[in-house]
Amino acid sequence: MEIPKRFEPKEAEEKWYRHWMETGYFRSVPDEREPYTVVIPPPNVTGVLHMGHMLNNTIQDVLVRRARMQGKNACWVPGTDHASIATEAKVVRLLGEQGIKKSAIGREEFLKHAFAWKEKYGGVILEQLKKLGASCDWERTRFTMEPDLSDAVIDVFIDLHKKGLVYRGLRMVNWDPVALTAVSDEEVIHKEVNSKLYYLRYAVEGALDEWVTIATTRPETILGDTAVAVHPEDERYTHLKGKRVLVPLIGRSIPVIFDAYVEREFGTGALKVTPAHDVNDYELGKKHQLETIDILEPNGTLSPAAQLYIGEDRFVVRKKIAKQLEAEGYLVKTEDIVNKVGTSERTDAVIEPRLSLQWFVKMSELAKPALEVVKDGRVKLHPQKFVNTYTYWMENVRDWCISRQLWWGQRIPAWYNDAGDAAVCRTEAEAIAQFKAAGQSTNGIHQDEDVVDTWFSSWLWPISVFDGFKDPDNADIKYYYPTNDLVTAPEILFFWVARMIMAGMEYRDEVPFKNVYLTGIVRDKIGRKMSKSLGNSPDPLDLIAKYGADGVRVGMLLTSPAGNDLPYDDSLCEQGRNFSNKIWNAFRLVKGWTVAQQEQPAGHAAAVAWMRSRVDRTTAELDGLYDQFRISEALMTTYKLIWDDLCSWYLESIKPAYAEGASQPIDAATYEATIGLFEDVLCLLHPYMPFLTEDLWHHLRERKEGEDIIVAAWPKGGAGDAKLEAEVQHAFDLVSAVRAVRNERGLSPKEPLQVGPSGSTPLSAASAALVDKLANTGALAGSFGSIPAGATAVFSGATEYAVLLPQMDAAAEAKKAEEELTYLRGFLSSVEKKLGNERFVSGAPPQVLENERKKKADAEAKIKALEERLAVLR
RNA sequence: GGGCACUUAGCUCAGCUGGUUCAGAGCACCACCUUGACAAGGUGGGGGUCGUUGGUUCGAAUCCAAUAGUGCCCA
Repeated sequence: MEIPKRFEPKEAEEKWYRHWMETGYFRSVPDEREPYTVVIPPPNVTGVLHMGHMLNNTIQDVLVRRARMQGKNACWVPGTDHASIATEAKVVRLLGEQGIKKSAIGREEFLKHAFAWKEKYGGVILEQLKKLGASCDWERTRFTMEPDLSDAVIDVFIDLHKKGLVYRGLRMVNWDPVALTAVSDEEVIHKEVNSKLYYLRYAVEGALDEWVTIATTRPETILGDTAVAVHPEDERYTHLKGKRVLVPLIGRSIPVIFDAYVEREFGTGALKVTPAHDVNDYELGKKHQLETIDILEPNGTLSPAAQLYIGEDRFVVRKKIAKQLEAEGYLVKTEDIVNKVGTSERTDAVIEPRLSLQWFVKMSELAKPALEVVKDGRVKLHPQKFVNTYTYWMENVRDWCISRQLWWGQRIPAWYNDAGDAAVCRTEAEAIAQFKAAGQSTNGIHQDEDVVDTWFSSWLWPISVFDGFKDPDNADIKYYYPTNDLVTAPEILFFWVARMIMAGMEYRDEVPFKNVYLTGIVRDKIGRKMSKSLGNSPDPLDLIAKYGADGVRVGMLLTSPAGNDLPYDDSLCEQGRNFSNKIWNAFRLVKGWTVAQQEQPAGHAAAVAWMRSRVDRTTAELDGLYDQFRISEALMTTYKLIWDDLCSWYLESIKPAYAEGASQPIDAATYEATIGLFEDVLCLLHPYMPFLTEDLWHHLRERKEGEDIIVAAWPKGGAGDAKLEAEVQHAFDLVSAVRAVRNERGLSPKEPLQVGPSGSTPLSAASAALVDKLANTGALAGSFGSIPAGATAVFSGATEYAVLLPQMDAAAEAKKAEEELTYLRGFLSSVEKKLGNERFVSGAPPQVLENERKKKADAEAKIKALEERLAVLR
């Protein structure tokens, strides 16, 4: 035999992936079969494969491969998204290294660079997925910035605008005064800094020497104040109802407003309100209809609206104004404090909250059906616990700001004239027509400089990958939509999943998928998220090289039930690799047998029937687990079926004896059955370990073209044969008991022991043969009638067996028997107590009662046997 | 500050509507075994009063309440 001792994954991976691709097994086109569709959560086009992708895509591949084996038309659509912020940042950095500035080359030139960059690096992550074994239909690869998908984005924008669901409004953004752009919340780094809290007093209008003192860390912003707010139940300030106060230095009269938002304990309990420069103040301002005075220019200097210090930087002004306030008697005191200040990830500039005009999607109407379908189960979340979070979010949904001050992305289809009117349409010509029709100016027409949020493309993904916007009745979308399952991370349940449901309901009047499987986050051993900056993330490709793709796939899934984080450790992959090796060696064993036309021994027939029953029943169990998306448990069930049932029990039961330097032949019936059983378990395993199983599938038998495991039929589950399983299990339990006797007494497995029942019930011939083989018991005696001297007693179930020992320590035996007896008597008394309880007997269901009686009878029988035994031993 | 989860063996988890799956699984651990598929292995074994305290019940890991701790979301 030239089969290597260990499975070598590398060759098999290359060989079979190529074979699958060449044969076109991943390709899907609509036909008469039931479709099974999954769209990939498009990874960032600039990204490289990380552990999160590994987990996520392994799960998808498991689902897709199983569906394919079930005879469904499985279609897994791959692709990438353009990740506007991340990609633009990368391209800007790359150009910067060449001394090129984005602003210097202009939009069109910049986009050329960006697309060139995407062409060069954009395919990396998809190539990496192939190494993992992902069975995507690669011919369907899509990209959110490709023309068709971009058209869909623009069409949807225009359509929603027509419906009144897209509007332009003011919004507080994180403004970077150095980069002159808004940045997203994720790009703001909050740093702790030492700063001062200034206590400033505002004169009450119309009163003599009456003041209200507020505390602020940003004294320059008083120039934009439009109110002072206090808590309505704060007794210190109730007398100010209806009063106004004067802003120091500029003397503007502003109202005192009362709002429970104010924290009475902070500072003085009185709060200055600057709606233009603070998010919370902005909300307060809206609520109380306050004026909004924007005192800052985009570059961070003060604007004419500030009245003072115009043109000077805000930090310079802060120092100057503090001095002036002190000089003029408005500064009560200062305090040193530590507070958090937002800074730009890219320029390190202090972020200024700033109001600006942005495009929004109105969410309330879109959210309603999207909430409904999750509540009524048309879309199921796995695990279900996320329904709560989802519901909460959808019931408190806020409008979605989709403007991004970037170039990489779909440019907002809005044109403005010199009067600031807006026209939303595809082209400038249409805009001119619209302005004319509305009697508006057509001078100075220019398109919005911003692009839409990347999520505004990805929320259309399940529809746009099938060209459902361009051609709403095409064969693909009709066949594949709604898709079946979506696998993604809970972090983007709202950003992405909820919005896809909204888009699906709005544009197809149908959910985009029926199930959402939410994975956990891959963490390191000490619970930290894996990240590049921490350097705690292994390179997935290194892992694949080290443990094999199959090993890594199994490792990723072993301890990751849906929704639970995965504390990753290399030992998981090691376990996966060990498992592939175990199967490989089981195969080596079977392959090494010689077959002879001889009668099938009774023990073999029983073992075959037992294993058949185990496979059938486990298959049914697995189907149930898959239906519930309990992927991790399904894997563990498969693992145990193979390692325990197949390898440890079944193969050991039928393994031919070794004699005179050679293995004895095995009977043809057992051999054939074994190959069949092996094939079935390989099928069950294939979704997790595609390469190993395909390889073994072809080693196991000669296959014709097209006979590949990837398209083999998923085994049919069955109820199994409970009676037979119980009988064989009884024999196996006896085997374990005899082995334990050997272990305890240090007896070699090579030394035969004589074993037999002490009572009158003999083992069946088949069971006796199995026990004999697995426990090396020599010929099983029919029955001893009782436990002979020189023997010890073991139980399988409630049946007692005698094991004849070569040497016997009667005292030790007696001690053991006594311990057992003490335990059993305690057990019996607890059962009797239960049965003696009138309320239990009348209240418990008959089955429970019956069971308790059986426990009692069994215990009594065992006690009787032990007592007799003790009498002999003494 | 508001909301939602979670707490079971050293680690990661299962345990559905209270009683035969009721205290489980995998890994780790311990002992023995260089046995002819596999030491990346085999056989056997130890280990948890199910966070705590009350309550409901004939009976609670399971239902209820309080409490402590952990995590997530929103502000």
